Amino acid sequence: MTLARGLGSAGPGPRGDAMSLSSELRAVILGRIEAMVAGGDLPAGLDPAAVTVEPPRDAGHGDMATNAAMVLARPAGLAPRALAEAMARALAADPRIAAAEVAGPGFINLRLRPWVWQGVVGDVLAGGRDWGRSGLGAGRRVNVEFVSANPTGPMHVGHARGAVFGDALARLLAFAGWEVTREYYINDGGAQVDVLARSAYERYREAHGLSPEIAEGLYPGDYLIAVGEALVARFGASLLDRPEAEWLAPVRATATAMMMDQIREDLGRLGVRMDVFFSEKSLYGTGRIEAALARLRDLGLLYEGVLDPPRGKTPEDWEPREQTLFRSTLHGDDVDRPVRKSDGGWTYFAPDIAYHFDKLERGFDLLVDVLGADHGGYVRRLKAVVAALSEGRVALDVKLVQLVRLTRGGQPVKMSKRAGTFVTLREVVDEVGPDVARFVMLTRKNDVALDFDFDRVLEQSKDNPVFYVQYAHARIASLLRKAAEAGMAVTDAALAGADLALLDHESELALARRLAEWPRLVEVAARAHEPHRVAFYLYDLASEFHAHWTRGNEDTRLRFLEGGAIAAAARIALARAVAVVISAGLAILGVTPAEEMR
RNA sequence: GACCCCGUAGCUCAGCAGGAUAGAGCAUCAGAUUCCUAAUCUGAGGGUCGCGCGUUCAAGUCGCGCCGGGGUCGCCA
Repeated sequence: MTLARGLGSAGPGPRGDAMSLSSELRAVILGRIEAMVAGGDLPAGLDPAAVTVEPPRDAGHGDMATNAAMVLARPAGLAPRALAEAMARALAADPRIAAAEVAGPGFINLRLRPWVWQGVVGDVLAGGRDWGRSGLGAGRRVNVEFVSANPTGPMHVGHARGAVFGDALARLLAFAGWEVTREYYINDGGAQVDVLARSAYERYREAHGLSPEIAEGLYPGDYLIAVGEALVARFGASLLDRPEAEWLAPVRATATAMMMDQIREDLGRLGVRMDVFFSEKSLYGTGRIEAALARLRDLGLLYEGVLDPPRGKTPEDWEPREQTLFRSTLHGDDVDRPVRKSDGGWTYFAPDIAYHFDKLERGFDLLVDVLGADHGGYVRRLKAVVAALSEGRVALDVKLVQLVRLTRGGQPVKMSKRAGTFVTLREVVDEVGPDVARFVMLTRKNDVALDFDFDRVLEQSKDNPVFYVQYAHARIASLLRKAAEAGMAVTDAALAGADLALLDHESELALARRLAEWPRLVEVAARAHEPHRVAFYLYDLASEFHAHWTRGNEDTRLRFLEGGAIAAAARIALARAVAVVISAGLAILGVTPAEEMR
């Protein structure tokens, strides 16, 4: 087969980069513009930044559309349609372009030759799961901080969503060329781990046969019984009847370590692995908070002052107080923020400043914090910290993750308050499995609430996007098994050698066009920090495939295994390409592709 | 009172650096199976994109102001 590698004419880059068709055509268009400038048909100095090339919403408008003439017409002092006509004539000379037509207010609609789409199939088979990797990140370093659940108990479903989102975002950014560090901030330095220690101490007493006194404010959860037993195993009776000052630190250390072990294990079951666990405690008594604040002071952003009371609803016990304040208002915050409590201790915000300072010192080019939506009020001040300490060089993107509403058969799942626990992450993963849990949690944008129905997510029907996408992949796997049984060579290398020009049916080309969207989708999703886009794309791709499959019922030409070995090889190559992209997409979501449905 | 998020078909939600006649699933109705998995597919009906101004050649998308829902609001993390 002498099919030109349409998209891959430049070949996959050293890191497997495959330029998206859109950006390749955009380059062609910019080239034409330059040529027109050189030829005096356009004035120099035009800014092409706003020129886009994208598949039109309406397929009837062609394969690709560009707004180039419309955005350049005014600065060039030309009529949009006239400019579009001239550009269309120039573009029609490109070998990939079958037709360039002007439409509407000045769009140029491009129709591409079939071999471009057929070439995509070959490119996918050559690139494998790396096809669609982007150089967008250009090797820059991004830190994605997520989960960061307090080590005071088991993780619940809300944490699961943050974990899945953060992990998928990390995978997406890596696929888009970023060097990614996944990080978990352990809140082990504040009062809440002291509460954990006191709660665990009661369980320790209980393990010695004494009756525990779970006072108001302590954690009542049964999960601390095991911690009590572990404390006995480790310290025997040596901590009994001793003052808190003696046992607090060792009990706290044991309890938090055990909680973190559990958290790590739960994350592991979800398929989430962290690169760094950063201890808040490590910031105290080490001069690191002081260093970060000193930096702020050097920048003139720290001062002693008195805040105005919150307007509207003034707390009863509010009284003016001089505090150490961070002038966050200079970096977009509404009010300046205190870093020291009236008792002289640090506010929660102080270690956060030090923590983000530490991230900056580690040289990241971009920071992402994934937080629960209830932390929305902290976004401004965190951004202010990063803007101030990096002096505007590093951006912080805060992704807020909304809550998960658990239901079963449409009825809300009751939380077990008596045991002091919510529905845990582990319970969810044990019941539905990591793949289902992950996929479902990525079928919504991060900032909208998610309904998670235990019955629905396990349903094997098209109502369930997890199943629907998996089924498409499994159908293709089944196809390849059958082809292999029939003696066909079904390795990607063998399939890439098929005569792809035989894929000339509109239904086949439509599938290939959908595949061609993948590299661009990766970039769009990565740029927006929105992994859910991948899930929606996979659904669309699966839908296209299922539709194509069913067309084979009426049109036998479309059946993958019929029509002779040569034609079958081309069609199986197409199917395999679909499977490759599905599995690449699922890999970003952290979901294992299914080889068969059961 | 201030700030953040949300408001798109009866329901649940997409809508990609603003782009052409706003999409999908569910639900409703009508169809497709001697044939690679019908666990699927095809078609129909269904919309003042919460409301109003503004910016733009072009606004669901950007800005401002309202309305409705949720969240947060100095010494808790």
